[in-house]
Amino acid sequence: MGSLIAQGLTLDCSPPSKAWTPKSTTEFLAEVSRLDNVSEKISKLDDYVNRLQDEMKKIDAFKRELPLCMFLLNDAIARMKEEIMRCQSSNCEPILEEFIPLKKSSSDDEKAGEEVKETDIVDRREKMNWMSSVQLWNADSNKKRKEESVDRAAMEELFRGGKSSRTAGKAFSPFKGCSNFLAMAVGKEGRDEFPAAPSLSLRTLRLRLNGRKQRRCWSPELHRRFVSALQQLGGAQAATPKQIRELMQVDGLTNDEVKSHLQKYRLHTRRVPPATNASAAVLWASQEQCGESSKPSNSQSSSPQGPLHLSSRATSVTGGDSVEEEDDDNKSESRSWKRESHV
DNA sequence: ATGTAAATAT
DNA sequence: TATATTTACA
Repeated sequence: MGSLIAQGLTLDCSPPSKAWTPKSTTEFLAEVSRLDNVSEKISKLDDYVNRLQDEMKKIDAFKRELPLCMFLLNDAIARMKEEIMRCQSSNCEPILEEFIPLKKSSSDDEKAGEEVKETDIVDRREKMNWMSSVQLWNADSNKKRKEESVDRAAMEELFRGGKSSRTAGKAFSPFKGCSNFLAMAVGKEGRDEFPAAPSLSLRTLRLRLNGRKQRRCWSPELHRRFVSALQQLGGAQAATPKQIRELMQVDGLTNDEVKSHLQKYRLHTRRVPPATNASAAVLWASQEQCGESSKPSNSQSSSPQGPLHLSSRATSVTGGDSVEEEDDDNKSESRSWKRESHV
C-alpha cells in the first residue's frame, strides 16, 4: 500500500527521446533528497515534473481509457510540485522518503478525475494494490516476478476473455505489464466482445503496445447482427461496411472489422453452393471458434439470444434475381461456405 | 471509405 | 493445411 504511486510512467512505447532512466517517485525523491544544493534539487524536481507532464500529454488522448494512469501521473506531479515548493519556501527540509500514498492532490487531481466516479476510484484503489505488487514498469526493486506472471495471466484472461497467447510468451513484449494496466484501465467496460465505449483510442493504444490488434471474434450473435444489418441494407453487395457497422450498433466494433467480415461473407456467399443441405442453413452463424470463454455478454440494447427481427422480405424471394441487390444474401447467405471440396 | 490482396494468427 | 482476421494498398 505504500509505494504505489507512479513508477515507470512510461506508458508510451516510444521512450523519451533522451536516455533517461525512469525512476519511481520513491527512488527519485530519495535521490533528490541526497543532494545538498537546493537549486539543484529544484532543478531535478522540475525536470521530473516536466517529464511527467510530458507523459501526461501523451496519454491525454487516452485519459478516458486510462483514468488510473492519469490519476497516478497527476498524483506524482502534484507530489513533485509540492516537493519543489517545500524546497523553495522552507529551507528545503527533508524530502519524505516514504511519501503519502494517496494525497488528495486537489487541483491536479480534479483534472484527472474529470469523469471518474468516486465509486470507481475506490475500485481502483483496490486494483492499485495488486498493481503495486505487480510492479508493472519498474524493473528493479521487484522480486515478485512469479506473482507478476500469475497476475498478469489472470488479468489477461479476464481481459481478452480467453486466449492469452498473443504476445504472452513471444519474445516481443515491450511492456509486459501494459496489458495488465490496460485491462485494469478498461475495467468493467471493455471486457467482452462489446466494449462499452473505447472504440478507437483504446485500440490504438493497445496497438502500440502489443503491435497487433486483438482478433475480433465473430460470435454467432455478432454475425446475426451483421446479417441483419446486411438485409436492412439490401444485401451484401449493396451494404457498405460503415453502414453495416452503424446498424449493428456494437460498441467497439470497428469499420475495418466489419469490412473484413463483409469481405469474407461476400467471398463465401457468391454463387449459391446449392447442394449443401438446407440443414446447413446455420453455417455462417455457427463459426464458434471464439467460443472459448467469450460469450456474447451483450450489453447492448438487444438481447443476446437473438431476437433481431428483420422481416423485410425473407420469404418474398422471387425465383431468381428480382432486385439488383439482395439476390444472394437472403438465401444463399446461410448456405455453405464450409464445403470440403477444394482442388 | 471501400474493395481486395497479402500477411498473420489459430 | 485451411480459415479467420488483420493490415497494407490502390
